[in-house]
Amino acid sequence: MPEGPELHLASLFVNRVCKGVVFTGDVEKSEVSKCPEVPFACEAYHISAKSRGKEVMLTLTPIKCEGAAGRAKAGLVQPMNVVFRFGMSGYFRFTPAEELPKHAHLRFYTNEKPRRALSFVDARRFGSWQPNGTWQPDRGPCTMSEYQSFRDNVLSHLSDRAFDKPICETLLNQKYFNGIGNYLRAEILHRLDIPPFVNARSVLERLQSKELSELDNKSASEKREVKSEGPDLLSLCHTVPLEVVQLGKVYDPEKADYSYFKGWVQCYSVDGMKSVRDHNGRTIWFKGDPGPLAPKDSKSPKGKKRIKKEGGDYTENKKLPKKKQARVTKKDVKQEKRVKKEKETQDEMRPKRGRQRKQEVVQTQTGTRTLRRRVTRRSARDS
DNA sequence: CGTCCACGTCTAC
DNA sequence: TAGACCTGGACGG
Repeated sequence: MPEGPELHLASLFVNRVCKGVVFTGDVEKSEVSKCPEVPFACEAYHISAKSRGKEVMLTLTPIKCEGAAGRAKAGLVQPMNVVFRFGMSGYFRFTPAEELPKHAHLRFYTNEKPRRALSFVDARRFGSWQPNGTWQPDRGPCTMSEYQSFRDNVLSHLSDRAFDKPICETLLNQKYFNGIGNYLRAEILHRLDIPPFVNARSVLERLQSKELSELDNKSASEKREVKSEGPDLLSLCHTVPLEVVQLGKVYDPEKADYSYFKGWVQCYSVDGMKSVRDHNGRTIWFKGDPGPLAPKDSKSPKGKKRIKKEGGDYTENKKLPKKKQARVTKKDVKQEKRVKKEKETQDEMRPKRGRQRKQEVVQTQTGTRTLRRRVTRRSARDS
């Protein structure tokens, strides 16, 4: 579900299904949710929504009924904004109240005869909401709906250390790229053939000079020339998410049909593309050269082996004492297993991690595509 | 059955 | 810069 386009589609969905619908009573929170109660109770109210980057704001608006009594009642209740972040699995659904979806953690009920409910559904509960909420202050302008200020915000802060990193990691920084997530960063970089692990500033500085030249050149023809240079990294942060919004004309979580997405995606999780973990442990998908800032260790068993061969056990010794014997954390367990797997497979050729490698072997042997989990171009053509 | 992986933040050594 | 926070689907044994 949830990168900028999904959040925006969610706001369109809410506005579509809630148009003209009257809600009533308490806003209900699931027992298990740790998010705050929403202290809004109103006999009659409307719900509308808007999105900004990776947030959705619902506005609960009391309805002014006819007559002095009704007006007075509505006047007692102020409109309330509730700001949602979707985590990894959040979305909205609108169902009969008797058929709440599993993991419906916040519910708004209609005043209809068989009641219906607008639910915020979130299986993993990484999502959150904030009653009387505002857009999170540290998040930058939306790449989709506030393109010019998004662009200005990036280009006027290139000295920020946020741009010291590989471009693929900076693209996940919501202070500058509000709405970009893991699949969008891969798709955007792929469109321009930008290696994911090149320094962000070096990529973006080129756009700044272009921007300046655009200011200097006052003639329309010269501006047109600049524009005819085609899309750049920042303009794609605008247009690529909008492509996804266009795809999702009918946002219907019932269907759970993502064939449209499979047909659209060119790089993320696509068969034949490469992937590595970035410095934050997130998988970046790309084609060709990873770029100079790619993590050298721990990703590629081959790389690790080479270091060992060339540098003796220097790097090994450097790493081992880092391990703490006292506490065994989740991460330790994971790391142990990863290392074990790397040892098992370190003589193989492919620089990918165990599971993926095995998957690919199966694929080449059988000549069939990976099922469901990974997106393939072939499946796109099939469907 | 167990392991790995997932469209994202948060906050605490 | 790790963990922590969670559930569930795919895959492997």
